[in-house]
Amino acid sequence: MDEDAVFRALADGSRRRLLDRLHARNGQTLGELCEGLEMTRQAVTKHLGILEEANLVSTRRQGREKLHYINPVPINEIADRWISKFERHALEALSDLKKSLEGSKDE
Amino acid sequence: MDEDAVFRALADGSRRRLLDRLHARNGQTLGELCEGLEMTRQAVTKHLGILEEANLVSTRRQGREKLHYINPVPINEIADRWISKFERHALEALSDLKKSLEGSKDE
DNA sequence: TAAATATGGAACCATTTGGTTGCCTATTGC
DNA sequence: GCAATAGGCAACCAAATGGTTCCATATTTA
Repeated sequence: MDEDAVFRALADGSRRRLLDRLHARNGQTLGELCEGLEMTRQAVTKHLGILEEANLVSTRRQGREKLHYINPVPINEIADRWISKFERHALEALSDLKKSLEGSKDE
Repeated sequence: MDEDAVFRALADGSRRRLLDRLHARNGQTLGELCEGLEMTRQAVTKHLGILEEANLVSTRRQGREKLHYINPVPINEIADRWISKFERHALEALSDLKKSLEGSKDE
């Protein structure tokens, strides 16, 4: 997995909203994903391309339509490998911070 | 929490590495965080500023030094509120994808 | 087959981003 | 007090980003 591609793909709110839409209903066409968005179709195409490059979305051509499917694997990998690393010591880090802030009061 | 600020802060590899460094040893000064990086101090300052705006890093001035502390709360919120939404239905979505891919073989 | 529909490609544009350099301020140690 | 150290500020720059418009291609459908 290209961690950097995934993080950068997730950095944009429009792309996260597209993932939300696919999460709500998987297998939508480009046209369906464009509905109600204040963006041209081409802008959406670009966003979907970035999501596809990051492997967050898979596609399948059906006739003249292109169906889009969310791929949760990279998100799970981010959660497992990267975020859990920080979660694991979350309380510890918080308590470190508290201690150091308390310490600063005495100075 | 400003979800967008957090995602955008995490989008850059240099910033994720800075978080890694703070995760390894909390409370480092700007100078320490610069050591061994192929970047000017000012570039690191900017990155830390972005992490601070996203509330991923807290700072504390001690004399002429500035100590940096990782704040795991926003990362946990991302994990809890956003990522878990996708994890929850991860297998389901995967099986949807499989089914649709299998379906396409017959066409 | 011709029109309508669904998508793709590429050029172009403004803004953001990640980085630099140069200089300034504040603290500390001799 | 003065030099060294730690950090801050601002201007500037190239490249990436998010968006547009215009046009082309492929598939349906009347």
